[in-house]
Amino acid sequence: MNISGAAKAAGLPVKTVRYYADIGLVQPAARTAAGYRDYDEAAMRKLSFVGRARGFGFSIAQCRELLGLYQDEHRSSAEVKQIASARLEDIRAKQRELQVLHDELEHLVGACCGDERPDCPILEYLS
Amino acid sequence: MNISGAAKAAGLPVKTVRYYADIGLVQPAARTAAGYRDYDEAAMRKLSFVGRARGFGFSIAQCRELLGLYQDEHRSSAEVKQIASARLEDIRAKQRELQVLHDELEHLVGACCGDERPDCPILEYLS
DNA sequence: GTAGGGCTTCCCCTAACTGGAAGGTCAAGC
DNA sequence: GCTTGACCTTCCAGTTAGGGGAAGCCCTAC
Repeated sequence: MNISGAAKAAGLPVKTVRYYADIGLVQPAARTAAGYRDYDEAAMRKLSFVGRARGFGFSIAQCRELLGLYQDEHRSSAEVKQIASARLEDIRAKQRELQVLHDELEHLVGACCGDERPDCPILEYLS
Repeated sequence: MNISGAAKAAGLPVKTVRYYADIGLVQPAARTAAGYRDYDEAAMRKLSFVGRARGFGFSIAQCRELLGLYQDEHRSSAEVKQIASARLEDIRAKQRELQVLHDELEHLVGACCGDERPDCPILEYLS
């Protein structure tokens, strides 16, 4: 399978697949005589795996770890769970942060008339 | 006031203040004979303003707009409100996205034993 | 006069791609 | 056999919002 086929199957842009190959995250199985990247089934499974992991917001480094564990028959689920838990805690931290911002900003936006006059509690708060 | 004084007063790193000057967001009032940036009261108010706006997650471009409105006596509060509402909607969109990820990932993490065995629903889901 | 700190510019680095240019390749149609 | 258009390759530059650090000038205190 050439790169566009692999990209389509994984639901990723071609540029991204090429990038993953460049950084050694998911290498094509081979190159054709013309130098085209050639993806086999295993490589395409890895691509899809990484695509889904990225969808969860795992960093490239975490994806690399997860992919390593995915291919390691002697892995322990504890290792996987630890990475996923770290990501979960990141998400929760971000949620708390956004909640604070949301509440403050919602309050300010609600207090601003939004008419043609210059007076604005949002600007007052920022100044 | 030199750059470190201005930075301290605004609660920003010196590098950030220099960066804001470089991109023309907040210029120092003058340069000393030796070429040092010199911040007056107005420039420092702008620095603090931008610092707070950035704290709300407004982009540099939005900060530029807000700063323009802040200094425009003929502004309408509607313009400010529109920018703030856009940011608020961004926050809400991010919150919705994170909520979905959180719930899915929490479910998967909860389902993973996290022991020394290789079986793992997280990896299964990703594959 | 010199030591230490602060200031300057300049360049490279980050994450994870994205866009584009220049050039080689492949398959279809004539 | 040739052309055309789509596809592939590498390489370079840009994105956000700065951070790190080097080389060199400046200012103040002792």
